[in-house]
Amino acid sequence: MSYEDSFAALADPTRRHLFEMLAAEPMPVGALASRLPVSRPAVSQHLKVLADAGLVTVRAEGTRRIYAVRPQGLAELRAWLDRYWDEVLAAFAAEITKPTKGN
Amino acid sequence: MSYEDSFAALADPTRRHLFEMLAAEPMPVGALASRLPVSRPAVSQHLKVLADAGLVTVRAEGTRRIYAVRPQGLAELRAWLDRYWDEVLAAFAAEITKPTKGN
DNA sequence: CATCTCCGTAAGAATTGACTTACCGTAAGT
DNA sequence: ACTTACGGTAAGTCAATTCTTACGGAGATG
Repeated sequence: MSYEDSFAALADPTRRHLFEMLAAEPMPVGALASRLPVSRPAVSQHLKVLADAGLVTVRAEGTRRIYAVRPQGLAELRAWLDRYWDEVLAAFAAEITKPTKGN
Repeated sequence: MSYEDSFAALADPTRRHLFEMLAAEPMPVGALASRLPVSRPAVSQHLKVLADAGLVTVRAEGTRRIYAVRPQGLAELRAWLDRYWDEVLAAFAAEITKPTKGN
């Protein structure tokens, strides 16, 4: 439930794919699994990781579990990125301005 | 050298720490290693991953290797995030507008 | 040239991660 | 109540990560 977990969660290609599918449209587990080359239990496990990271949410609908993206999860990632974006630019600017350390 | 590798690279806490240190100021390997609870070779290996992901660059200075952040690396991450940011918000909006799928 | 510092690479051990099959519970339909 | 559809959890396997120690090479210093 923090940006750290979000990085780890989205590091896996299958989980990124899941997230991207859910970003297009909320879906139950079966629909997600049918579009991926892995078993349904594997999808369940990946969804758990995404949910623990706060990137997706679940909603029960009959026997189905509809997963959907959670904007706040991405927002945390954005926050981290913005936090370091300025620093990175500044560090880079300083680097090209004085190429040798001692100058 | 793509956003996929960037996610994988920043998924590791030690590598994130390295990146954050370099965002504050370019540094040689030894300086980085002395501030982390892992051996210097481990730091070298992590830096290789970050470099392969395009998140940092190296510059030789005598026997030292000065590592520095590479803005373009972060930019790729930003691009992915922005790409899905709108989708996520739209999917979320649709989700709260019509709570049951068939509506 | 001898030596010291700095750092990348190799090799191997230990941990973590992703996947599979098997199984169980819950909801809906007949 | 029986059966079928849906999906989470458990256990085990195999590959990928992460770390360590040992080593080697390239640059600075006497």
